[in-house]
Amino acid sequence: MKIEPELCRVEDALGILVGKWKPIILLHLLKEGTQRFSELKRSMPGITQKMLTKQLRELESEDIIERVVYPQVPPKVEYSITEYGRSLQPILEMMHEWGTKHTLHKMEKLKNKENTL
Amino acid sequence: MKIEPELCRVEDALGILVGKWKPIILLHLLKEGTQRFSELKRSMPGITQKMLTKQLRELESEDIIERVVYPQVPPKVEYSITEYGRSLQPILEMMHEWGTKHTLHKMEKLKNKENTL
DNA sequence: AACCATAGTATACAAAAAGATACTATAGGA
DNA sequence: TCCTATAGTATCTTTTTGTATACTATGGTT
Repeated sequence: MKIEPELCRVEDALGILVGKWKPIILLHLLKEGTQRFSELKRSMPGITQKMLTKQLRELESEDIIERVVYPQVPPKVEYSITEYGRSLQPILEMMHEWGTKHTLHKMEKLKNKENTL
Repeated sequence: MKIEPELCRVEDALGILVGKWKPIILLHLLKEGTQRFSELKRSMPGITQKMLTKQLRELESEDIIERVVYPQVPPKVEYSITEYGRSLQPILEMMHEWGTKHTLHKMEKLKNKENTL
């Protein structure tokens, strides 16, 4: 084990991923490449305009995504992952994999409980 | 890219790590092995009793840590990482590594800003 | 009898995150 | 002239997290 709890930087990565929609936004951009605001919104049923804007701004301010505004009417704004942002991909993949196993683990536990009743 | 945003399980892993003290608690238990409540508390200046209890209970309910009570007075309660919980270690390490780089990245950015002023 | 240590609970409060809803600007089309 | 589409803001309310502080039980020590 190499991480000294006192010098822990896990929170830095965590801080970027946390937010009810950030992983989903990143996965969409990683999968589809560049996306407009409205495309992202459509692919995330349930998110409000305000939420989407906020999460995107936060990711942008950390250089994880890039925002390009086209001076048109009606407005057109495109979002994409930066090179730097792409370095988060392995972490997302690991967490997804772990999460999948965890879901199974929980189901096992439930089944065991049922059997002892 | 393998993760389908619709089937994303990143949140499951995220949900377990999120909480102002969880990564730190896990790092302590990974580093030191079994620890009593008071030892953990002492190694995390600033955490309140209530918070520590809460975070520990949450980790316990997900099978990440184990809680053993010794029927003594004054009370003695020991916490340790479960085999299962140990599977989070690579994720923590990756996030720590990424976080360290991110801290540098941010410093670079700041330096660049200063130079353009 | 008063006090200590440990591992908590209980209660109240403050701050941060998220949600609901309404509003804005403006070129082009019916 | 009114409506549509897009990418937002502005406000207000609710929910979730976190902080502060006080309280509890009890065997042993002074």
